[in-house]
Amino acid sequence: MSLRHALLGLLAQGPRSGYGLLKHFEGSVGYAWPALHSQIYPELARLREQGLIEQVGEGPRGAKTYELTGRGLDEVRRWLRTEPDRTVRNEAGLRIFFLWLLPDEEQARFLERELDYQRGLLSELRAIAEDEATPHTPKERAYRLALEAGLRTTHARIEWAKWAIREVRRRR
Amino acid sequence: MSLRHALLGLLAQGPRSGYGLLKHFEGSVGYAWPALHSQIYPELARLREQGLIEQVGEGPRGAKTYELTGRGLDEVRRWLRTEPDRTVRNEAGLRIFFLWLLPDEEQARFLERELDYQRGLLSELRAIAEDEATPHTPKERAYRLALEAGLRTTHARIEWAKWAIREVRRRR
DNA sequence: CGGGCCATGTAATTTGTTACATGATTCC
DNA sequence: GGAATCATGTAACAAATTACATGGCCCG
Repeated sequence: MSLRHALLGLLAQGPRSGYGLLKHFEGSVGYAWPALHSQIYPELARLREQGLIEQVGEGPRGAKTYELTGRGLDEVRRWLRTEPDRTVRNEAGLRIFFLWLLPDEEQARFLERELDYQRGLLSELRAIAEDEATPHTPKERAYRLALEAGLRTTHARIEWAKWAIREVRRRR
Repeated sequence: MSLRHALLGLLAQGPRSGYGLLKHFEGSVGYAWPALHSQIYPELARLREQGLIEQVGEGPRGAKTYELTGRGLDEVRRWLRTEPDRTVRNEAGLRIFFLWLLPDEEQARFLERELDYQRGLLSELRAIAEDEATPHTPKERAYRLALEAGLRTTHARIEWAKWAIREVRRRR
């Protein structure tokens, strides 16, 4: 049910097309909850049937602009007050448990790829942080909180990877 | 394909029953990749059909003990050398983007629940860390690396939550 | 006028969750 | 004897990915 609420939450900022929402999944919210167009479009159709969003216009190329309804806004708020699902899935993290099945040199290379990836991610996040000025509205502040969460956990993973590489190279 | 390889990876440590594997998903590897018995048992049956594992015995209450085959070990190693899927899904993280839809006081309470949760998780991880002595074998070292990753990212999330609460309470 | 991106959809498949279902052993 | 936990499975449903499919607009 997260995709559904993510769409409603994004529409709470103002009317948008399905494609516009898709772009938000590639940028901001996609870091926490990725989604593809093949999942977004059918979900929007369902939300519309259920009266949580409404089509308020049509742009070029058949673009449909959706707007949140009152019931839609109530529904996001209700969701925000429920207990989050804390499930985490991290494939790279899973692989660490089995690293011992590879020779030391390959373990170190695995960890270096991890380090590279996280450094790249940190650059991306920093670029976003530079774009966004100091928050003035509640919405901007919330986005700043989300961004800061990404910056800090990515930083922690970078420091971990550096430590892990030393740990693996130490005894060879 | 991650569940499949997680099962193979766990069986690389030695023979185990489906139930024994399930317990590993509730503890250690489950922090990175959770799985329930309803997914594990059918997957074990498939791995057996494909000759990646073999049933080597039967314990009390119809418990089936499985062992990794040579082909099974090759398959985990092959998988470990492929690029990990970096997809992350974090429902609590997603909600941060939409926090502005709640009044400040509720935002702060949301963040405090997040802080409590992460503190609880840190305690669990620390308890595991105390149980496990300094690593001597490659397997123990890999587990230590995985645990350290959990400890560091959880710590980062705790510090983030404390900062975020101050941030939200500051301007009220 | 061609390439890239805007824009929307559906279908097939895989993966994961929830619910249903059963029975044995062990410990108190 | 009863509760907790061991132990295995299937079925129904929901969510997510991959693949199939189509066409419009804009810029150079």
